[in-house]
Amino acid sequence: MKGLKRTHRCTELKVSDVGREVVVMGWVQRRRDLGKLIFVTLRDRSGIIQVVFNSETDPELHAKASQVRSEYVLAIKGVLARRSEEAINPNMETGEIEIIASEFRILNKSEIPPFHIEEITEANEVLRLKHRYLDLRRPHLQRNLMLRHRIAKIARDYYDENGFLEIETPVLTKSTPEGARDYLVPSRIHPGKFYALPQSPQIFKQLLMVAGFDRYIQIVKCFRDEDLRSDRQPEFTQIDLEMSFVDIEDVLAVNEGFVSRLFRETLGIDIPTPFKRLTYSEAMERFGSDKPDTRFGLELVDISDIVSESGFRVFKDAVESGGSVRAINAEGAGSKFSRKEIDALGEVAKTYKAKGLAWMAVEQDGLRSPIAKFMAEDEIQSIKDRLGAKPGDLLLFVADKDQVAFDALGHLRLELGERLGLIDHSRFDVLWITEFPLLEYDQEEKRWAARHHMFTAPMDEDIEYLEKDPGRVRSKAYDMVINGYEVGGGSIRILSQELQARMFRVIGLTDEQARDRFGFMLEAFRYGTPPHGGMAFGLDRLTMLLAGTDNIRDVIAFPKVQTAACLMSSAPDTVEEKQLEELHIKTVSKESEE
RNA sequence: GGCCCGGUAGUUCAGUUGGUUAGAACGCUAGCCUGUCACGCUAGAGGCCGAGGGUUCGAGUCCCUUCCGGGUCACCA
Repeated sequence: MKGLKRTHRCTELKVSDVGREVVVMGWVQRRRDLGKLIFVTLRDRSGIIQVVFNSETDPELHAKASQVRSEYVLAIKGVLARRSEEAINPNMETGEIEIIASEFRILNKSEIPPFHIEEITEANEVLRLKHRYLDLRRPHLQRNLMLRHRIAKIARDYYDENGFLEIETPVLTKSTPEGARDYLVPSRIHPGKFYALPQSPQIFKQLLMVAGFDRYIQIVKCFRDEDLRSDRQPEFTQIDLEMSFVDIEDVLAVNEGFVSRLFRETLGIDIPTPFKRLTYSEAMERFGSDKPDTRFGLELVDISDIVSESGFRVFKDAVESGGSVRAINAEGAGSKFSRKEIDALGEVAKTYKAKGLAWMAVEQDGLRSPIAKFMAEDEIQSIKDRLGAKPGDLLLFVADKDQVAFDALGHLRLELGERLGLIDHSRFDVLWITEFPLLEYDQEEKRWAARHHMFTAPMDEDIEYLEKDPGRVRSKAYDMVINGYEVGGGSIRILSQELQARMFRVIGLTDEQARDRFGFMLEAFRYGTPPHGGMAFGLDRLTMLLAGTDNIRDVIAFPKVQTAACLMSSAPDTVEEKQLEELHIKTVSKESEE
């Protein structure tokens, strides 16, 4: 640093430090050259402060300062001064003070950056991702990553105080069936064999319970080779934990403690415990989603019984074939939305497999609706009564299989909540979803599959239906949902080997396959396994919510784009032929594959 | 794999029914400027219109293909 030692970060300097000689180091945010007077705003991770160079008091220094450009790295020594009354900048944290430079060094120069480093940037995200190290200089991202650090720190502290031990699990591990697509790593020593990167440390953390560690936590990278979304990256971080000698209530309680502390210590928001709870079926019935945003109403209403004999065949047929007719009252939207806008809502519904969207706009004297002419007067009245319809309201209907009706109306509800401005974005609604179905039917594979994972315990009272009626079995699984995002989930695990074997059979896993894939786990469970369960939080999503952003890339230092590529490093990329040989791998070009 | 949106100076964008030499703002360079803080004023440099092909006398503009990016559905226990 050419003889200078930093004394403060930029915004650590306060009015009370006026008169002191200080040294700050950082990047040039802006240079304002007024001729004989130059102002430089210097930026470090804490923020910015103004430095003054005056040609009258020090012509040589002033001349040197005129050479300075944006993003140059400077060390500045000077006396902290109070600005005169007129010169105070109320929009700046350090707006009442400035440094009168007496000495400075250009520690490093900078080329002209491809985009300007500022709080709100207009630069295209591709460009910013290519130069992520520059984008990360922006206060917005600096704050997010500092927040992420705080969250991780609070997690470690909190769980440590509650008797959890941080234990690392392998990254090079074994591929297991079900779940997401694995990232595979070829073995050099074992030709033709592969490690898998963990989708989560599930099996290992359960084995740590067998080993007697009692309470485990790890902040750990997980990998899933599936397509990306604005809240999904192929490598992401979990706050992963597991506990022995517990039932659902114990797990929920300890994690409520964590989350409420998190909100208190990061945002100063009090989230009262215990958290609200909804069962899966209630969440679906009322919100059409297993991760409902409960910050606003527009709840779904079942009108199947009213329309089971309807003259409108679409409704009648849906009910007759075992589905349902469900509706939302978009209050006030009838007078706000044009025909075109209502049709656009229909397109939204179709995205989620609904065949169409029926609607009624309630008016002062009657209805505007393409379906009303098929329906009886009292039928319409019953529907209006049940939905509490008033003039100006828009009633939207989906008639289909339950799952489709839930899905379409659930998403429509979110769309409407946003469009009608019903969502209070300053609010945080935290809740648990419980009693998930244990299994779901996989249409492609034509078999039942574990909804959470295959070590999740069924609810005791439903075990008897495991073979008879798999879809009916509820599980001891739970998700934590905040503002419509699934931020975490977990379950109590199967303890009995006999039950585990039944579970494998139901999902179509032969004894041999089970032994081959997790023989080591099944063997371990024979040597005295404590009852246990746990959960995992998505650290990225938690950070996203607390940071108030809706894109996961804003809280990851070096994220990947939708094609799972890193625009900065150009990963993934080809490798040397020699590397492939060592790994016993031949690549096949796309053309010869077809 | 499907659907939708986008790609024009360094950046953000405009560019008419296809018509001469593709514009603006910011940034950049130079000069002037002692209280700026998105400083101001003056002048200047800066373009393979993502790539390839086609239609046309003529393409940034129309057509086809392709590449790159974003969103979304399938997918993600």
